[in-house]
This record gives sequence, structure tokens and C-alpha cells, in this order.
Amino acid sequence: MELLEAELEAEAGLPMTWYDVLLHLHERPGGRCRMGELAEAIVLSRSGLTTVVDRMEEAGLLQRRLVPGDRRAVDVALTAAGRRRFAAAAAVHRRGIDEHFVSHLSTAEGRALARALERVRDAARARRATP
Amino acid sequence: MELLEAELEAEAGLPMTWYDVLLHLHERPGGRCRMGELAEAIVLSRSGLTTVVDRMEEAGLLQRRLVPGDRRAVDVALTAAGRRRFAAAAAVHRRGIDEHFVSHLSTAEGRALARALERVRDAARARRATP
DNA sequence: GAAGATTGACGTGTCAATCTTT
DNA sequence: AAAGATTGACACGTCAATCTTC
Repeated sequence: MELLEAELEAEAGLPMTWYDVLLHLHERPGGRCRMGELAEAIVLSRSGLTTVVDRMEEAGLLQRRLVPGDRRAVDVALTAAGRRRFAAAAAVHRRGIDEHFVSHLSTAEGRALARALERVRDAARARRATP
Repeated sequence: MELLEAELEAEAGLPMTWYDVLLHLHERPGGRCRMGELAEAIVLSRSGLTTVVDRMEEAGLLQRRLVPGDRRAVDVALTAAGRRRFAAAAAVHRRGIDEHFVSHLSTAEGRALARALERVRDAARARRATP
């Protein structure tokens, strides 16, 4: 993770947190999403996300938008610059994952590892849901 | 990791960083070691370790000791209380690892996973050594 | 009153500068 | 000058309190 993060910073000029934000926005239809939902998705406190979005908005990668129908809420939306920046960063990140992780495993190993770790993850999640 | 850390905190009253310190001291002969060596071992900056050791010394789990022969250096040494506290914490932590990780894998899966991840780790370390 | 987001106080880590000893 | 540890300034995260809207 340290290695991937350093490469992302060096070659795409993005901190990992910013990449996470761009990724999850990119996955939503319209490239937009509520603050709370986004905070949940990238595992960050709501207040933490507030300041991250402040910076990213200054950098022109996204914009806060009013939510039609609920004046409490705020939407975060990708800008064109944000989409371009994400595309470039994603290329860097995918190459990194391939090079530093996937390339060291056989196909069979990859599958086996995924299956095993999914079980571990699911068990942890289940326990988290009902503590 | 979040789960293990929460359990350690709740059942043994130790932050993960403190556990790491106790563990690595416990592994050294005499339960003592230099500050710099310890910082390297637990992957923490030297200055970060300074403050952690401050707190742990206040808590009575370890002591700073003069190093005979080099007045620049400082040794950190486990106290009796530190050893007791580590034993209790280690029991909690081992149980957690067993329960939340190992128990979800077959013996064969465990071995395969270890071999595969060791290769990934070694590759990352090699690249880190010569960037 | 509860949901949604923001603000302020604080904890923990890194980095650069400092001080002592070699 | 270089090794060893500490100090101070700062970045980034969490939690509790606040403010607005439902």
C-alpha cells in the first residue's frame, strides 16, 4: 500500500484519499453523490470528508451542488477536469497493482487467495454489523 | 486490523502501537533495545517513538536506561509490569488472530496464502531497498 | 426531535531543526 | 562531520458540539 500510494502521488499527483473520492464518484451514475454516502463509501468520517472536499473543490476536481428536494443535503459532483484527472490516475494505479501484486501470483493462486480472503472479510463484516 | 485493534484496546487496554513496542522488546534478549533500532522495527519515525516511549514510561511499562559505552544512545527496557502486561495482551491478540483470520482458512489454504503473500512482500521490499 | 453537513478541540504521526556525544 | 535522540511546526484524522432543514 505504501508503494502504491507513493507512485500515485509521484506519477499522478494525487493523495490516496483523493483517488478514493474520484473512484467512488466515477462509479455513481452522473458522477455525483451525497456527502454522507461518500464518507461511508470511502471509510472516512463526515467531518474528515468535509475538509477533503474543500481542497478538491479548490483544485477544481469537483463541485458542491444543491440537492433538489432536500436543502439539508449537499451533492458532490465530478467536474470535467476531475474526470480527466481520474482517468490518468486510474491508469497509474492499475499498472501499480498489476506490477506489484498480481504479477507475483499465478492465476490459480489469485483465485484461491481471493476466495479465502473474501471469507475472512465477510466474517469480519458480519461481526461488525452485530457487535 | 480495525477489529483486532479494537479488541486489544477493549480487553487489554493497549493501543496497537504500545503492543508493537512491547512485542519487539520482548523478542530482544534482556527485553531492551536502542530507540533507533526499535523505531525501525515497529516502522515509526524516531520522533514518533520518542513520544510513545514518554507515555509508556509514565505508565510504568518500560524505562529509559543509559547505554554503557555510548552516551549518545538510550536503551528502552521492559519493566516487570511491562512483561506482565504484554503476556496478557498477547493472549488477547493471539486469540483474535485465530478467531478472526486463521479459523476461516484450511491448513492448506493458510500455507498457500503465506507462500504467495511472502513473494509479494519480498518483491515490494526489494524495490524499496533500491528505488 | 432527527437527519445532514460543518466547525472546533484534540490525538497521533511526519519532517526539519536542534542539541549532545562520538 | 556524523550518529543518536529530542523538540517544534505542521498535516490529517476522529469525536463532540453546532447550525440548518426536514
